Amino acid sequence: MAYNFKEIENKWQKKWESEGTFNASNDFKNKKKWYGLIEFPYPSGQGLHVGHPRSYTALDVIARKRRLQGYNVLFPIGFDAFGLPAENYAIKTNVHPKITTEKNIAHFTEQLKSIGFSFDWSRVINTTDPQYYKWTQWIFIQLYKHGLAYKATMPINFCTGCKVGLANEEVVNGVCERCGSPVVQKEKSQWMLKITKYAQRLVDDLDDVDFLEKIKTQQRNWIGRSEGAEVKFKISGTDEELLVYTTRPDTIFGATYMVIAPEHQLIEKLANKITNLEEVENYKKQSALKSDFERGEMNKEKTGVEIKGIKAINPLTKKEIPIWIADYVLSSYGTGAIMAVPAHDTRDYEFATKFNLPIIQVVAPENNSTVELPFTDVETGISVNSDFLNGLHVKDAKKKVIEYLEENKIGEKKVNYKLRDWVFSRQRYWGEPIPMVYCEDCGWVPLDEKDLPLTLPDVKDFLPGENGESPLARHTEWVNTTCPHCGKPAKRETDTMPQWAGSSWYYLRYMDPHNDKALASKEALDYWSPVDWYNGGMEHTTLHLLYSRFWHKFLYDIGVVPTKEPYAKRTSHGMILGSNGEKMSKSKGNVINPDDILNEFGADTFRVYEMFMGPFDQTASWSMDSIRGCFKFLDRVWNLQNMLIDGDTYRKETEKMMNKAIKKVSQDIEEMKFNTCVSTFMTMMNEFTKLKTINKAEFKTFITLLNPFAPHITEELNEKISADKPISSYDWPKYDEAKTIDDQIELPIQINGKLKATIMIDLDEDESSIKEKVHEAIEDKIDGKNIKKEIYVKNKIYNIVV
RNA sequence: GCUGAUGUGGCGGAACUGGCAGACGCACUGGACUCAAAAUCCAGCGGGAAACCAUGUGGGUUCGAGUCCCACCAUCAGCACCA
Repeated sequence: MAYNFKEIENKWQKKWESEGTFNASNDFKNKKKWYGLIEFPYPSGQGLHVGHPRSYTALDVIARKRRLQGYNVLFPIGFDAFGLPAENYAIKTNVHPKITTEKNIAHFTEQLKSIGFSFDWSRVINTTDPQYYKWTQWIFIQLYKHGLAYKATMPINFCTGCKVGLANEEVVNGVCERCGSPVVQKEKSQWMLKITKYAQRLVDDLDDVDFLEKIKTQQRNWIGRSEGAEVKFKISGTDEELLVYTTRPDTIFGATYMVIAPEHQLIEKLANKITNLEEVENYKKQSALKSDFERGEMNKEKTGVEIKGIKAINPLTKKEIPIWIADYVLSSYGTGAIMAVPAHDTRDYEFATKFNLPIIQVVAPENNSTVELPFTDVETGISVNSDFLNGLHVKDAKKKVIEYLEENKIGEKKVNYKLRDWVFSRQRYWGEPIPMVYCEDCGWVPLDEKDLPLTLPDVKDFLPGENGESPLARHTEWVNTTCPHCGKPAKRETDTMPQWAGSSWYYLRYMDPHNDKALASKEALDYWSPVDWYNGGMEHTTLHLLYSRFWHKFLYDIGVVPTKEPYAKRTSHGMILGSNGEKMSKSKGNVINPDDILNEFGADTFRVYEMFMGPFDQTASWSMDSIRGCFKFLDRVWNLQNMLIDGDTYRKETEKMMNKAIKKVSQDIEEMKFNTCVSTFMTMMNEFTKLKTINKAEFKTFITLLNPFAPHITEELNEKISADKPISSYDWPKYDEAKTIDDQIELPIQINGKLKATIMIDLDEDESSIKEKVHEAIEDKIDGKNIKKEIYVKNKIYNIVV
């Protein structure tokens, strides 16, 4: 009887679907809940990538284990279907994105079902469904009402390829994250979300969640909190002051010049005092021509111009110091101006050296030795040449100088963040319409909530406007409306939301996906929140993960959700590369189509291989040879039924092995060490093969442990050995700690740390009797050398030093 | 440059709080079955004749280091003039 995976997998998939086996429909069961979440896919035209199932199988394994452990499990799936590929495809072929999306979702659904994931298919959501985006729009209106959404005209990142504004997070090395076209700065009126208001809490609350440390680090770095001070420098001979931000107020005695960003307004204010205005204006113009990327590229060679005719006064040394304009100072961070301390800042040092500006050392190492400048170490630094700060460590000097600044009203403590507000407008068609109306009299007015959803009009042309305005702007019959406030003629916002909108709250919708009164009922939110385990890619750490934490915190503040954080635990998976170690792409011809794998080897082999291929959180290359090995393993599992004998307890010769295996698999699943789980199954398999027999108790335990990884073959085998209940109704196997410990140990004996022999001892055998055995075993290896020392580590090792 | 990760046979990778390096799989070699091949099964498989040598390199701590410390090198990912 050969292993006919096609038949088996078909049979069980149909059965699970018709019975609704994995519906977590009894929401408020008096049972412990577990909510596992994977990042829902964008249904692209290419279909499922072999990378998707890596994450999905992992959480499916955990979800299936949780069910066997008696939890009420929610493990949902949906589609994040707004986005540019469907729209670009529409521009090319004139097929409406809605049609493409529907088709792609159908294809994805079929593929996902054929891998046997235990998703609750009764809760599928789709971000492009008006019944879904109704609530995305509703959240936007709440943000607006609470002053967290605002319209601002400001230079934005504009992708020349997609003809669309981008958030900072979407610009990579000066090009568009999506299409790779250059990004330029463009003045545009945009909807913005005030994520910066939550910066502190987004940092602080990381302490309360169980995210991988690297994820926390990346979020912290992205938010970029820094503590320092704002200090006012008087401009001599005027009433003007120049405000700077510094994280090193302790070095203020070493501030020998100032630098302002090219965009700084000081120039206009003091234009009549500046004696080289033309030169300064020229410099401004030049840097305005450079994109942010070019400015960054130039960062090896610093440029700048001294602003002549005005001087600043260092408030502590009282000395006049020059003011420069240079584009290494950014207008968008801090106050757009700095005090330069060349002795203790690498950039200032470079600049000062190039333009021959004075460098005064004000911090020295603890032992007061001479060091090469710039000396930027804050750990060992001690203030020198700094009047009342002399002799203080950097940390104490900071504190003291801030006290002084505050007392004399020339500065104050200040915290800054690198995080910027979120640009929320996109000038594209295929996104959620922003539910706002502009009225000449009332300004921006949100739609009445009862008029939601504001549906996307059915249009035929999707091309963005020449000046980068949304395609919706051409549809005047949709644009022209009346003001929800005063009733006069008004115009709709024609920008749409970014792709990140729908995914910022989707995990809430799964809890109660068909609710038309609220985004989810309070009862459902209370029962299912928070997500217990969320797995996804590292590439979403600073985008999706941060955005959704922000929205969640806002919803918490307005009393919609019961928890401060959306996700209790976050892990990430590594990418899957082609067999040549490169990213899979059509042009490289190294794409593996999941359908082919399913056809040739079946879903169980596919799942086992994805878990076996390497450490879960690391990149792995696809290998056709290795997947054959996994198929061979399952084929051997199938043949186990021929070795079956009676017996409903473990035999003496398998008891240790079984208990150890249950322990290992149970623990390794929790730590996502799926590869070692699979090798444990293989080791078990080898043991049974050696014995040439397996009894019923062993068989049942074995297939139950393997079930989360290979659900189809194990259910089939279970049915064959006469069980009247499916594995999905079993309990997760338990082990007896005492039975995982060997009572005989092979003790290694080392001489000078090198292995020379091994002996068998009993567990916890008396040391003196061991010593005797050891000496007997190594007598000839010592040949007369003096034994200096003997070390016995109980039940571990015996080392002799000669 | 900064931050984080990784480095172990021909390959993917194991190794609990320092305690027999190379589990498990792939590839390979030999054997069984077969007219033959594939599949399957059995056995072997880091290097070296051996003493010994081997976990990116060089030092160190220790009875003992893949694991800890110091200094490097390489690769990958993220950030990049954030004061």
